[in-house]
Amino acid sequence: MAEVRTSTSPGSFEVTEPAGERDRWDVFQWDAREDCEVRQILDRIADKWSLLVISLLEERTMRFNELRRAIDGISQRMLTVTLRNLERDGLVCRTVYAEVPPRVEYCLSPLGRTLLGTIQSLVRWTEEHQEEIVRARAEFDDAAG
Amino acid sequence: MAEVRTSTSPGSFEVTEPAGERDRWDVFQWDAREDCEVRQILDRIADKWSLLVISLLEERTMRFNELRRAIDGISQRMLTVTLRNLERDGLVCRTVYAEVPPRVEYCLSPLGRTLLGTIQSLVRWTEEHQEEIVRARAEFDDAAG
DNA sequence: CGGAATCCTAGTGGATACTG
DNA sequence: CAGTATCCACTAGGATTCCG
Repeated sequence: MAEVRTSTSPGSFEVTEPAGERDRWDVFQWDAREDCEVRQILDRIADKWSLLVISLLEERTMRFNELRRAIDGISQRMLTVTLRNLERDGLVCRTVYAEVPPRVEYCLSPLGRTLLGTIQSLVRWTEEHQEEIVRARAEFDDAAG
Repeated sequence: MAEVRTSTSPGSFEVTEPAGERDRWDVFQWDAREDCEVRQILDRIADKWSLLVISLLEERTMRFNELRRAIDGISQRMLTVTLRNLERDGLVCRTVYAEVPPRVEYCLSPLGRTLLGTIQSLVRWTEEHQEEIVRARAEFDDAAG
């Protein structure tokens, strides 16, 4: 086990967690211990393709090619990789039916469901504020020449 | 201007927006028009460094090196790039004080503030569920050999 | 159908050094 | 202090081909 840091957590202003016996890390610290899992996880969840996949799986189970078609522009490789990672992280369940032709279905795990609200609000925010951002960009760009 | 698609949006199951006169796109479609802004924006917001920066700027304005120290492990280059992008997107405000030595402060814009809740819930989720995910990974990995 | 494997390129991002 | 600039390793990710 990595030794317990005496919590000089630089980022969070006195979050005051009882420094003893923590196996949990905040996203602002980084060192080599366990390959910095928290950051990895944040990176995985905050991934464009992951967000879209999870978002789509809200209402129902979907098949591979169904997801592929639903997410316009995703390559087969990236969908494969994304789904695999989400499955590994326990966010998505994969079910293979022993049929010919093969059928594979993906759905959200209970853990995945706990993320759903947040993710959808992120996606919704993006859709709702796109014009503002495009406008801000234009303004910034021509101010800077 | 890109012509308005007649909305064969494949991803969203009948979101039923009044197809006429929309300048807004959903994140599931993709084609060349305007370099696919929505996706770009989603990608920017759902970026590890962006999330951390915005999260930190919740309570107060911060200076460059202050942010640098707060986000353990971020390179100076990435902080520069991230801040620049966030500023360009109108999410963060940059204020330069004409002093020696120079002082530059960053804070959230009103638009940035509308994102804050969502982002923090994402960050919090990550911190809270890290053990579960680490466990899921271990399980997956040794099931697969 | 649902992938896995290979190849290959554009971009990400760290390290380092220099500047106003 | 708050950057910019350069170099460079690494990898993300598209295109293509093959497989059970």
